[in-house]
Amino acid sequence: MPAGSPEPLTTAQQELYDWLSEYIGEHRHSPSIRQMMEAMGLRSPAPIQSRLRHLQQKGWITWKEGQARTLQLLGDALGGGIPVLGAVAAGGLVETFDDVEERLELEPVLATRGLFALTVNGDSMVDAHIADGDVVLMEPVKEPSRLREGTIVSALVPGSGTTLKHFHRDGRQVRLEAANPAYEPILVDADQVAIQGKLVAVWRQV
Amino acid sequence: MPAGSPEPLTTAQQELYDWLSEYIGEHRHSPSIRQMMEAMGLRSPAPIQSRLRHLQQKGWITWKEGQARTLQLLGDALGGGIPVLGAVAAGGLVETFDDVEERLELEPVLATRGLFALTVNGDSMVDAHIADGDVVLMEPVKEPSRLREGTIVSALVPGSGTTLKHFHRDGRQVRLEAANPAYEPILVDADQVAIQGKLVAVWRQV
DNA sequence: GCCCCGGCGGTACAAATGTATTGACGAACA
DNA sequence: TGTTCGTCAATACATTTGTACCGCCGGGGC
Repeated sequence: MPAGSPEPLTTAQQELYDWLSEYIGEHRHSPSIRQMMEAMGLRSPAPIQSRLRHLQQKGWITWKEGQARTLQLLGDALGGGIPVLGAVAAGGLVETFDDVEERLELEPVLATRGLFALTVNGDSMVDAHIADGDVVLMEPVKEPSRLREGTIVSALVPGSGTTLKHFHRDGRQVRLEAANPAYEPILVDADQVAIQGKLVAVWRQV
Repeated sequence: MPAGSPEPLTTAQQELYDWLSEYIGEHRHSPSIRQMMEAMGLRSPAPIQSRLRHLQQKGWITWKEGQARTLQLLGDALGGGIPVLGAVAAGGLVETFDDVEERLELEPVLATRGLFALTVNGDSMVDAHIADGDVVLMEPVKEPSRLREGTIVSALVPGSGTTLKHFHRDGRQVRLEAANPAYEPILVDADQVAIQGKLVAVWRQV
């Protein structure tokens, strides 16, 4: 249940909220009131209206009046990103922790067309804080000529397979550098490497 | 600019798609056809219908017939996870890269109730590959007594604020250790600390 | 007992909304 | 030149859908 929602719910309200959460999570859009009605086993929209009104008053949901299927859940990852509650600091000090300062939006990244992921094996990128077992989200690169210096890319080098490296230009050649001094840079002709994608995000699930 | 979408779009179609992408990103639900109409500066719904039909045929969007505001953009990530195409390896070697081996599902994590996020400041967790600026996804902890040794938690320590540390028990005390030898462990009575959440995932967007 | 609130059923209605149809215009192309 | 295709206008229509209103019921607190 959403943090920062002190208002308790009745069982009927909770039931509806749970179902909404599940439905939206699965379909990625709000159901209509009559759909909720059926799901709750009711025969009239009035009870749903009532529950929705209460859920809204208590700060659990919101919607745009008069517009169909615009209901949104408040307070958790679904329907609005993840609330970023503050910052945990270095030595130990921190900023406040009370209100929601912003929301982490994963959607825009996840909606990238052609997005793919790679599992990282080994420690060639540890200095870039990419560890063994991490999953890197990559966006396909169509025009390697437009890549910025230092971008982390996955590249297919003949004879070496696919690697995750920093991308650099070196005249007519391409230099691929690991983020770990233990590994030597790779130098190859630009037309010998296939840049498959560039790093968009790192995901590490524990 | 999605890759893996051979079907090119006309400028009008592209315009609509871009606007849809922006609108949905901002409002988190699809607009109605008439809203699209206005946004495109048109005076009739027909052109929109036409564009939508084409966008659908070309595999860019989808919606539920007859249902309002159920349009969705088709990104690989949405609806089915992100394809994990392989593994990029340490020294440079890699495994195959052809078929989709599995799919990365973020949804289950994002659906965690009460999930919240914290921005990481500083380098106290660098040895755990959590860098300055990373966002950590935390799951609220209700029963600290069930925490496993070594779990990374955010804890509120009186006088020190909130920190991100490894959790350890030390008799009746709790030991919070940074993943950086430069920082000293914190030792406090169990009832002096409030464990706010445990680390579920790390997100770093570039 | 009385009152209030939350829940339910039933009904009604206007607005929002998806969809179909017809006709016209211009660009691309054979 | 004629055909095709994407685009736009205008209109019409059936549903979908949010919302309002009325009455009834049961539990909890006074």
